[in-house]
Amino acid sequence: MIRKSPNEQSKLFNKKLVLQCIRTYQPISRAEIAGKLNFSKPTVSILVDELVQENWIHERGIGESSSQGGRRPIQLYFNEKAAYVIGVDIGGTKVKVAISDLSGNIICLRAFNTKKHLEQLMKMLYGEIFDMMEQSQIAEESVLGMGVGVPGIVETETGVVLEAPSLNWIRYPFLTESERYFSFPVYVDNDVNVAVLGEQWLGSAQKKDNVLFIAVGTGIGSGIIIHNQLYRGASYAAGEIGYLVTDKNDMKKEFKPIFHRYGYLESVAGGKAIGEKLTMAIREERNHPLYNDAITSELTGKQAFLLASEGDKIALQIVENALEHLAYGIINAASLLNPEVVILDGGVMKSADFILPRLQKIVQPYLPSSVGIHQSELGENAGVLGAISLFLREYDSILNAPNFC
Amino acid sequence: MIRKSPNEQSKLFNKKLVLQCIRTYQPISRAEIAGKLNFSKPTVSILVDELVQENWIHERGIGESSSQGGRRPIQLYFNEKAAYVIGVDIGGTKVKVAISDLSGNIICLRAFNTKKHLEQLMKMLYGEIFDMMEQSQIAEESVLGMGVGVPGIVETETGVVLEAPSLNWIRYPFLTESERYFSFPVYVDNDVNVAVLGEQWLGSAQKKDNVLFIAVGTGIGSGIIIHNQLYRGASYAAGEIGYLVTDKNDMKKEFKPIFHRYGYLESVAGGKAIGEKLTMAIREERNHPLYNDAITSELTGKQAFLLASEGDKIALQIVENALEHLAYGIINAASLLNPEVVILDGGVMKSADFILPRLQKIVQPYLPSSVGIHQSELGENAGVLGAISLFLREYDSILNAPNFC
DNA sequence: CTATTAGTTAGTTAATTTTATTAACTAAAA
DNA sequence: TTTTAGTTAATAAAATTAACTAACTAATAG
Repeated sequence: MIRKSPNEQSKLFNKKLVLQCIRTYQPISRAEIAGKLNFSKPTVSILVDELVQENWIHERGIGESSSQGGRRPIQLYFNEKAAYVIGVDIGGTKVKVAISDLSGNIICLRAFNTKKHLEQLMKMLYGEIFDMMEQSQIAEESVLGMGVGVPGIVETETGVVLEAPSLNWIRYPFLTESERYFSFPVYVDNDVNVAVLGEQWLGSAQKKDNVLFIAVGTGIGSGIIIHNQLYRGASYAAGEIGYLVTDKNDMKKEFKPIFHRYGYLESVAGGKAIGEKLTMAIREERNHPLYNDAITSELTGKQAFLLASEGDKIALQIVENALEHLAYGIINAASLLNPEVVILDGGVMKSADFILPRLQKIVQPYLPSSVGIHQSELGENAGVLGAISLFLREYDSILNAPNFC
Repeated sequence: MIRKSPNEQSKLFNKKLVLQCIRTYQPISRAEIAGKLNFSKPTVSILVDELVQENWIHERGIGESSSQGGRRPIQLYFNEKAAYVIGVDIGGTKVKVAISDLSGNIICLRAFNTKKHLEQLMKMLYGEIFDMMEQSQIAEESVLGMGVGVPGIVETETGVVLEAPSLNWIRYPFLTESERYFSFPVYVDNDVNVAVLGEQWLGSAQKKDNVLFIAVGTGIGSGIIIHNQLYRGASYAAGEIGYLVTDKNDMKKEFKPIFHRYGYLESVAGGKAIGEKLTMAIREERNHPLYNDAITSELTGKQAFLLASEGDKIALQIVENALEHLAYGIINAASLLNPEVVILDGGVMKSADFILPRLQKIVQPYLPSSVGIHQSELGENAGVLGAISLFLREYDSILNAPNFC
């Protein structure tokens, strides 16, 4: 007769705790784990032995005994090569794909053009990924799954992308589509949410339970971690910091709220808006060195910040106005959320040296001194690493994987 | 939470689940519980029998069998009179104390003047509570504990009130003091946090996991529930909606941020500010019916809204400006937090019929249609009920109580 | 300086306790 | 007779305690 254990999840739960403990405190001994988790020594021994059997951890070497003597401890290490995870960062211009080990070390990285393969995106993704796996000699069985960041609103429970303007997706059933190609589990979320998870895993927000991540790109978006959990909002609309109103009178004059998916703050401080304003301004200045560029095409937010930091007066004025709005946006958001850190990221942050001090000067008097404002640390690979982090989070524990040894 | 299978915690955990199940779905049978919780029938029977023994639940009557026959189920009911909880709402003018059963039915209610007993507040509280217990014939053993709401910043882990201007408390060790008088556990928190818990328990936010509660009184404060958990912030400063900046230019002209514990939004839309503005305005209008009152003393925010709803032009102008700021404050907060409901409360909400439609008109175009804006439902007893809810939450489960039967 | 011994810590083994399960029952209805 | 509610008895699994072995330090006697 098959009998269910008296609490199926219970042992697995404790095993996960032991693994988590080894992962964070490695190298660590069985005795130390027992102390930290308040488990008995035999329990730890059994769980550790199973974890070793399953190849999630390794015994390697022995530590020093304390000054008072005693048997020397056996060092346990997490086996970061026990399995691999795939991270995908779908952007408006390019799609980045990475395979990493369980510690976020990137094994293989590729990118392809979004627009060129938009019609066959999932197929292209499939091809690239299996090519990468072959190239890196990673077997399909050792791939736990995949995390994906998408520039739009994602219904995470169903994996449907409700809206992603830059990809022309409306109600695109990402998960259903991906299941036609991939046998491993896949998780999708908004790109900013993915980014803040990445920052908390490997970047500026490590060990922080309450994080506000602001991305200033074309528009302005934010990702919120509260109580160590991603907060997506009641209808996937939390963190719409681009919708903040920092000057209601100016807003009533200049802004039409009928625009869907475009808020006031982005209309005055978003990269696109800054670029447009700069373009317009320079078109009226025949002597400006960029006059011709401005006539032929639009200038970008990035260029505006670059010019400003070089001392260009027109750019400086536009940029400082935008920064002031952004600063009050941060003040508003931080007043409500009281995070431990505010992390800034996005295209315009290339000029962080110019931006951060100016923001800080305005923001500082209004916030508790404990709130730090920092730049994103992950840089280029933030997107894919965040996607990998999303997978690891949602998957809850690598221990859910079928044993593969 | 650590669950070790064959030790105390695991069984207790399951027992709590069963009790919770009965509490929410009563009347309910053993068989139904087994189905809902995916427990075996014997397990449920054992846990239920223990709960009956311990007097937390009752067997009462038998239900109907299904149309296909079968033995009729024994109905189980939660015993809301199994224990009692004390709620205390400390306000600037009066302290309200209530004893309620486990369902929030108030058994006994009293109030006393805050200022008069401020020096001996804890002693006074002690006297009143034990008098109430005697009067209601409630034994000390059946009192689980006490929840307290305080108008100030509270370090909830230690129970120290960091700052409560209206009580002249600075770093007042509430919990340490209370332990000198009360043998049962006590939990303290900020009054707005307490209020939102109350609303979620018995008011407008029942069954909502993400709630924004805004109290417009002298100042403006808010309480935030996210993922069904109170969010206090990294340094107990979350929800400072009174600090929002809704008009940065006006702010730079009119407002000095050096003021501690007083924000821009309260300075333009708080009850005190509205009262002051109205007073000033009427002092310049010799013919106004309230001219003499305004000369001799300050008018209040409540009065301003009353006058405005009666059509007084001066009041109307002041109040509508304030409401506009408040509306943009709500827009900002809701854009970031994307709550399921926004609940408004506080002194000025006496004129809710006047206020709500006006707010809604401004706010609606900017928020997802799913976000409802409602008035607080608990009214007079919101404070004490919230405090009781705080206790029941923090205490996690009434099952932690020592058995008393 | 070496050998012995006492004390300390790491980890294992064996017996036991607790919990929840399955299988098989009784009870009571259509 | 069939169906559902609830109980009883036997059993499996997880984690415990107690007692062990293993391996070390440090003190001390010779």
